Amino acid sequence: MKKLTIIDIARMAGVGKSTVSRVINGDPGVKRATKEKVLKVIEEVNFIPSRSAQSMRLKQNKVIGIINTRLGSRSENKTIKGILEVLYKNNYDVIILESDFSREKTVEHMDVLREKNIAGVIIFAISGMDYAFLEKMDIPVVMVAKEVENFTSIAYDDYSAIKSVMGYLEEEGRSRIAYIGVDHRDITTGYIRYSAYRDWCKTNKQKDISRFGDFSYESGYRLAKEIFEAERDIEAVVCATDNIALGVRKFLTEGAMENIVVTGIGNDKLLKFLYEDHISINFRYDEAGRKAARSIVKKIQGEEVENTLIEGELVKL
Amino acid sequence: MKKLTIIDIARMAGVGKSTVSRVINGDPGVKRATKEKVLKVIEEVNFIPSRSAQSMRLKQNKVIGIINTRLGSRSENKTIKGILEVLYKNNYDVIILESDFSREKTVEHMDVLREKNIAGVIIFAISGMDYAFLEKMDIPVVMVAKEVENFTSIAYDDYSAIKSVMGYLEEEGRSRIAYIGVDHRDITTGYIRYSAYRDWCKTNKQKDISRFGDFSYESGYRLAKEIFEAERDIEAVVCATDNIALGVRKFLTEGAMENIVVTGIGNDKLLKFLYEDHISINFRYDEAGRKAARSIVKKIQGEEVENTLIEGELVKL
DNA sequence: TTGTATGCGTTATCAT
DNA sequence: ATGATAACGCATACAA
Repeated sequence: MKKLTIIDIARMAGVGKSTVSRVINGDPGVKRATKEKVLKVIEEVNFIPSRSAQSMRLKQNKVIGIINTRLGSRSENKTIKGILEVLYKNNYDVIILESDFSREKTVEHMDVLREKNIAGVIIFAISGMDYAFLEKMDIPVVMVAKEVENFTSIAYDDYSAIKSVMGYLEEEGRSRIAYIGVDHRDITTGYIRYSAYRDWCKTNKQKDISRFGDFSYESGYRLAKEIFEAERDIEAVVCATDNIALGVRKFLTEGAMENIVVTGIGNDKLLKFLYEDHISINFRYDEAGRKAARSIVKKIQGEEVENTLIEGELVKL
Repeated sequence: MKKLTIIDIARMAGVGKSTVSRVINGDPGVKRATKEKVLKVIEEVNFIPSRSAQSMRLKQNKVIGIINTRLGSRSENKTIKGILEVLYKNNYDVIILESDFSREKTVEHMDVLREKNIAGVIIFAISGMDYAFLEKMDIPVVMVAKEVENFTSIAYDDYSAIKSVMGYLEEEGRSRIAYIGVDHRDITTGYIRYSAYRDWCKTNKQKDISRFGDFSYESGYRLAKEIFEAERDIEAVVCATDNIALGVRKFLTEGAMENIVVTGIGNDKLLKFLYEDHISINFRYDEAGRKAARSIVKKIQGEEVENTLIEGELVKL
């Protein structure tokens, strides 16, 4: 079965090939009747226009680049899943690149992508990264996980998330609460999440017991150890992420320290399995991914797109 | 800076555009001197031929489809990482599709891929799946994780893996050993891994204490519970995967059942972190991915490719 | 060994 | 409202 072209369709529908092209691209200047005639043939033979011919003609590829930080991050994975779902549905291809939190790699990836004449990029924003270089390339960009000035973004309401966690702990009667997060150079996961904790401490006149490291569970473990060696009677540990919380949990389990509430962010299924009493914030990463994908598609089509702030939901069992 | 074409290169190098094309495609019929001249210009201006024009001309896309079972499987993620590394280096784009262990979805995905005129497919083989339908489509296929008749495959030596685990346990003086695996309809992870256990039991005249479920940690947990309710004095639990082992571990930890060795397969970093004494088999998934990618590239180029059997390495701390 | 001419399937421009 | 035609950038059959 040979691949059909618009010429075949044109013949079969008894029209010129430009008309077929017009129908395919939704050109309004086609008479109702002809349009339906053509559409019918297209439907019947299940015709799909050649992407490479389109790309060549339009000098634009129906491909979207995704620069995420690390393949294997469970939260990013969920987001990517959402992105793919929408993008594939809109007939876009996807190139997934790992930045590994490095600015250099990000720049490199962007060069590769630009050379490929891709239609747009979704970037999982990195801490303390200067994205100014992106403004020069006139290709649509959507940022995920962080608001970046001058860019459309899908961001999480980090402050409210930690705030609601603190509120919950307060209700539960916990007041000596420690915080384990990441370096402040990471504005959102680092600085903002911590700020909410710090503000709560100030308001409630509680001691700020905090430590900062990286995103790994090893870091969570190490910092938990530091804290529990330095402080006594801690009633809860608030973590910037579920992954960090995992490390904290391990430390607490080893020391048989029970009755200490641990909270995280991300609603990681694994944590919930290992520790049923784990408290987390569900940011609906998959939905965020779908949103990001829809945004980039709109931007490519020239529509204005508003920033999105995703509210988290407390998951307490 | 406008996009260059082979015509520009031809002008700059003082040759015809077909010569440039020949140089790009490594046509042997080009005089050494001209070839170098052209290459120099290409290098200087950093010329990259238009992929869409090539695809259109060749009626073949430099795109490879990956049908994996589930985004988010830690082991498959590592494999995909390896695949991407090699494929991107060879200038292929990639379409990642999830089969979710469903035959229907796989067939669907294959249709989508075929319509896209992709160059080849890497499939993460599924238990009990009939891949006969693939033979009709004359597009190169590489199977990962399972030997499938008539297809090039990158498979893991499952039997030897479990065998070496059993050998290790024997050395450690454990003889009452339980096994938790997956349904036998999954030939490799299910049947073969179990066979190695069963054979060991026969040889060593030990009781076969086994249960079978799915790939989830929940399943591991549930089956561990079943076993420990039914049997006494178990000294070790051999699991078909690290993920299953995770569930088993949780059960054992809850029951404060110490001094029971738990083994898995996959060398999951997370398990090693949570339980330092975890024993696992490292199949080098990333390397397997790289191998799969290299194989599909070779197949596309018309080379013969041999099946690969990946040997696991016991990781005992 | 190299250059010229043609066609791949599409969209955009220009007629009609 | 629609059809004919010219690009788009490349690979290749053919000519030189």
